[in-house]
Amino acid sequence: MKNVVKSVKGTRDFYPDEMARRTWLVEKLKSASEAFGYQRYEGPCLETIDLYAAKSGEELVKEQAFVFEDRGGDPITLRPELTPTLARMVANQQNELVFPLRWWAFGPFWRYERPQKGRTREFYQWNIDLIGSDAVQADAELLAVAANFLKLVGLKSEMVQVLVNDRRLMDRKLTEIGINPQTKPELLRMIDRIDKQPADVWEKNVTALGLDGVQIDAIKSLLSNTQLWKESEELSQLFEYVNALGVGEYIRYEPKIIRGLDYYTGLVFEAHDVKGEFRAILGGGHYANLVGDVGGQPLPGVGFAMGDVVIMLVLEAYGLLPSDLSYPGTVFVTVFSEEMLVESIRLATELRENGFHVILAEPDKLARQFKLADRLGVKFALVLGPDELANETIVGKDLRTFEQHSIPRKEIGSFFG
RNA sequence: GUGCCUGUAGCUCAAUGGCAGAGUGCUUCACUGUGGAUGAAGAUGUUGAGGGUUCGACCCCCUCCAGGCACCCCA
Repeated sequence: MKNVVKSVKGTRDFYPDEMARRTWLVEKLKSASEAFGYQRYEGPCLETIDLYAAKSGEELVKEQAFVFEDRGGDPITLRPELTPTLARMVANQQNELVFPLRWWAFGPFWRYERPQKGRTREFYQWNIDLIGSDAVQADAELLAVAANFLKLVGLKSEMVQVLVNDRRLMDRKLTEIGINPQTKPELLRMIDRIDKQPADVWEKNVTALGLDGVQIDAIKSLLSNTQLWKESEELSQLFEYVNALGVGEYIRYEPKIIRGLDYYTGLVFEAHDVKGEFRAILGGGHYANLVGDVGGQPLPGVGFAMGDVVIMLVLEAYGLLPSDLSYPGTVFVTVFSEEMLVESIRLATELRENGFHVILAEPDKLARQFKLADRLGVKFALVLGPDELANETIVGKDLRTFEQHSIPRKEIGSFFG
């Protein structure tokens, strides 16, 4: 490798093939969003540090945000998440917007982390929120959007599952076990990590929080109780609704799902591949107060976020990424010889005027031109040589089937129709 | 931010202190109006970067860079 200037750590180049896959992904999540009436919005990538001030105690902003000074010396943050931006946008027009809002976005985000599989420093994220409703119905709708998206990209419920829990239920159960309120937040974080730590280490850590053996056993049985949801009226309703929404097979109760973010107050959920090979595909939940921190009237809502990295890894692992995205409808016009170049230019121009995407070759051996068309991934090629010129025909070839037809020049527009 | 692993041709990987290789891909030809195959020939490297040890370093040592695993965090 020569001394090519390096790219920034944790960033990715999207060559046309990868860009085509990202565009494909956006189309899928756009479809899933719009099927439920969600509207696209976007905020700035640059924000003041003040926007995140309310959450400045959290690691996400304090440790993981890119912060730098602009030329005037003011601190600027590359957005590490969209929720504060969304909160500001909603608060700004709180009296004019029609609630409940159904909004979605897709754009770049930055977090200063150590890159590894499924985690980069610059990534794209789909955010979708329903704001202004506390109904269980709203929670069920977001789960349905997520499940429908997974279905839309070809992921079956045997491959991926959306695991759900409710923080209110967990809070109630912890109270029953006799956990005092001060210990709960830290204990919930421990529960979130129970599968990541060796059993003895986990028990030691929980004991350090002041729990006795009886309480630890109670928590363990709590976390293995997949029927616990029956003790929650909200979750019982939720499962009824997601069944009616036709996505019941994708949604499963999992008492270990807690989520790290503090602002979730009810439903919490994560989508995972069933084999557990990858990080969470998407994650979200219900929050009681979206805009209070930025100066608006408190509003509840539910939403989730999905990064582009993990979902693409999962789709690749299951062979679900489309392979023929490079030139779906493009026609390749060969140039038989220098003498025929002008005729070929005319043909290409005529096709473009009829709405086709056309790549015009340069004069060369036909074999080389066909090889080029093949390697480009084009599906159709045209040959216009002296014989065709005399007959007023064009030879059209389907590069996938190797079928070739002579077409009257006048009917060329309908050949690919 | 912490610990560990890895880095050789476009890609996947050999070579373990002694002349940098294979497969695949690429280029050309067999084929002067046709890309999947076959055969033949050919090209491709600052062995991630810099320094050190050595007669001699892909190999051993140090620093840096990158990405992978586990933490942390989370999409």
